[in-house]
Amino acid sequence: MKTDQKEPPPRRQKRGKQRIESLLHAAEEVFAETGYERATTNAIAARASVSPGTLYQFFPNKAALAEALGRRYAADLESVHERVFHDGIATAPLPDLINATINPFLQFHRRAPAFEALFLAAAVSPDLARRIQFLHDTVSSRIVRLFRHRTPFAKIEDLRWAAETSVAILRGSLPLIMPLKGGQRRRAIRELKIALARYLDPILAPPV
Amino acid sequence: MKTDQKEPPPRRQKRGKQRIESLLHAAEEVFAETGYERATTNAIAARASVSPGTLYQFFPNKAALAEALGRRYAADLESVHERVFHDGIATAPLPDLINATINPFLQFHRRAPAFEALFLAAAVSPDLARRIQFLHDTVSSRIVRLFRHRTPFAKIEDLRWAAETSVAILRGSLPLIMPLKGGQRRRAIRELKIALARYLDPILAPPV
Amino acid sequence: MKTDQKEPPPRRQKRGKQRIESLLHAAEEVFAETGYERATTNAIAARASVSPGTLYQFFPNKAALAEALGRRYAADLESVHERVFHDGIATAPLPDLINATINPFLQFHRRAPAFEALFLAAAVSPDLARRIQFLHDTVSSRIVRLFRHRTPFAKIEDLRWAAETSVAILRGSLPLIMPLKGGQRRRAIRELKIALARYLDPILAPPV
Amino acid sequence: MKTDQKEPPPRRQKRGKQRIESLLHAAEEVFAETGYERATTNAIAARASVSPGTLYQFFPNKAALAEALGRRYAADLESVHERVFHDGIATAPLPDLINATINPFLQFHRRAPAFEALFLAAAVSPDLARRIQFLHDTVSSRIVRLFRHRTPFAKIEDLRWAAETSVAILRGSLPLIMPLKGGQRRRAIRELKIALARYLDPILAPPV
DNA sequence: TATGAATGAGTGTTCATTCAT
DNA sequence: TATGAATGAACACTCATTCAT
Repeated sequence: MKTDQKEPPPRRQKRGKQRIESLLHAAEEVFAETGYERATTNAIAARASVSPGTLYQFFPNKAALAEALGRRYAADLESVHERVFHDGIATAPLPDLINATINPFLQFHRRAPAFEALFLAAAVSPDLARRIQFLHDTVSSRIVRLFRHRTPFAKIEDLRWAAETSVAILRGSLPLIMPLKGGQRRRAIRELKIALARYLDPILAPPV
Repeated sequence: MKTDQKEPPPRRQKRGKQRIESLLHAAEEVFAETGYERATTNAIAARASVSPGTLYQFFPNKAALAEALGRRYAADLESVHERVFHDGIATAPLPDLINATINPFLQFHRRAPAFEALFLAAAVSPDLARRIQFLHDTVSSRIVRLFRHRTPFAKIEDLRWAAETSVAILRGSLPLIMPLKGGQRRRAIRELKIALARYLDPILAPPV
Repeated sequence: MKTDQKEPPPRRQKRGKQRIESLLHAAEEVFAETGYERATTNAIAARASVSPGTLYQFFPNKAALAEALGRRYAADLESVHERVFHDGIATAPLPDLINATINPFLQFHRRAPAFEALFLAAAVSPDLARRIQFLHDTVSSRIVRLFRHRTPFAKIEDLRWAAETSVAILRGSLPLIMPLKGGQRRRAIRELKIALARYLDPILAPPV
Repeated sequence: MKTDQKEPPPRRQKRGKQRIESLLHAAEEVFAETGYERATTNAIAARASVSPGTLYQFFPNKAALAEALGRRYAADLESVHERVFHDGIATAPLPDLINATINPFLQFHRRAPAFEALFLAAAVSPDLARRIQFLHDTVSSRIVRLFRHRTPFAKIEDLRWAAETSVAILRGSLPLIMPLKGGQRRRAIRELKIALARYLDPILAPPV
């Protein structure tokens, strides 16, 4: 029994998963290269070495590709922050905290090359906005929670502004950092971390 | 040939200027509302109460509208910085410097609602990239010059990184600040200025 | 004054009318030849010697072409019946009544070659159904009114059934008659009229 | 070559027959519901709980399904008429003849829900026309033969026109009758039979 | 010079049909 | 033989751009 009978044949399902994977990968590349609007579904299908019909067997339309990528990015971010948040990092010295937070974040953005493209498209087309907003809120509130571990008596509103501003600083640095390589990249990252450290130090420093 | 044409009669020229003005204004609105890609030239022409044909009499294509807007934004930014730069502000206390720099900048972004849309589109489609890069370089090098007045002995590379990072921080804060009003906006701006002040203080502080 | 100033320039409007006319004519031909579903909008545009874009300047989609044709057919039918109904024909001998009714009807169907195609498509896609139903109801109730002039004391339900059945007989005869020419066509029409005369005679005959 | 293949094993053949049966049944339903053009082969296969590939193992294309259904309908009609024709009905009073003819016909149309859809599609797309024409000719010539039994001295051409017209009347009445139920249906059928009786009476009545 | 109707290449999407498994 | 994922030509429709008026 269990040869290849009824229900969802595991072989097929696996093929489907692979197709979805390769389609999302192709979409990610094309979105990252040309932006959401300029990306064509046929180009995405071709990039995945697949016919347009196949693409539409797994995604009902172009927006669904973006949705799926966005959802995946959100989940990835979640897990990044989950990992970062635990491990007792909350009480580490601020530079360590920043390293432990920013590095996975930058790695994430390397893994998520279409994140900005989707984010920008969302800024324009309200379709993706909810998903992205949720994503942002998730990130932001995680940071607030992180901050509260360090300064449990700070006003939560102050921490929220600090979190939002930290995210803004990171977000603004991404277009600076991402295209760079090697030493230039390292330098840009160092500046980002310095800026965050100096900004957050008075806020998160233990009250003596 | 065709060089000996008379200069166009000044009346016409004026009408043309007005047309260009109203077209750019329309384009600015539409780009800001829908983003560069989703904006249609017909919508822009309609917003300017003009036929599509007329639009193409002044701009050879959609990209040219963005380019002209970008050029204008660059000039505006130039003049902002020119004003900021002179008034002897270079030697003022850092918070004053930041106020004197950031405030006109934020005012500029209020005046330039399509700036982000064009900037983002440029991040995605390489068409606008050159223009935007020029714009960015202009801003950046102005800031470097500003910094040099304060710390003439600092390594220019350090100042350049500080300028780039400062711009990044501002850029990242814009999407946070621009949609806000009243007290929230003021608070977000305050955080931005604090972040910049704390970041730049050690760099620009006179070396005792 | 009144050269080509504001408002709706009559020249343009006339061109628009002509385009709509030629597009509807093309659509009529293509629908009649291939049926609604198989007809392509590009084929209709080409038949009208026009680009697809032009078609869509006047009709928002394929269904709108069918709608417009259907509406036109309905209006034509209305006017046919209006003409038939007056003129005191109601009291003429039955064969004359049938001639006066059926002939304009058959002429209409010659003028409306896509009527059947649209009717069939409507039977399938519920989009056109309302329009067609209205059309049918209009025709049917006109006939009932016609009948009532002759037999004012008959039960209206009987007249309604007679009208429906007469329409059914005509409708069923159309696919027989329409492809025929010359003597064959005349013979087929004669049989239709005989059938109607014999069916209606006992119903509409004056009660002595 | 390839002629000396063994007859397919009877088991297989039986399975094939069942498949064909269920596919035709599914096609019939789907054609009747959505019309020929809008019906998709995937929908038909799904309705038959079979994969699209299996469908194409038994029918080379969509048209073949319609053709097979049409052939089946033709055969059914044949048998109906065969039954009707023999039982000595040819000499019965006209109303009985009509009952004996029309009733099985109406039952047939209940059994053949896709008949109209195929017929209509054929009226539009020439693909099915041959099949339908054959079908129609079969029916028509049966009726002519039936008529000849009653009036052997009538001109055959007259009988052919009477048969064609009778078929037209029935065909036109079907869209009226088929959607109705109960008393309304019975009334519509009564009107149809009255119309046919009155039309045919002078043609088929024994010449005194 | 201004108009806006016209163009037509290009996009997202469907579905009859094929073929590797 | 059955499967159903994959194909790709074809369709409805859009919009940057042109050009007759």
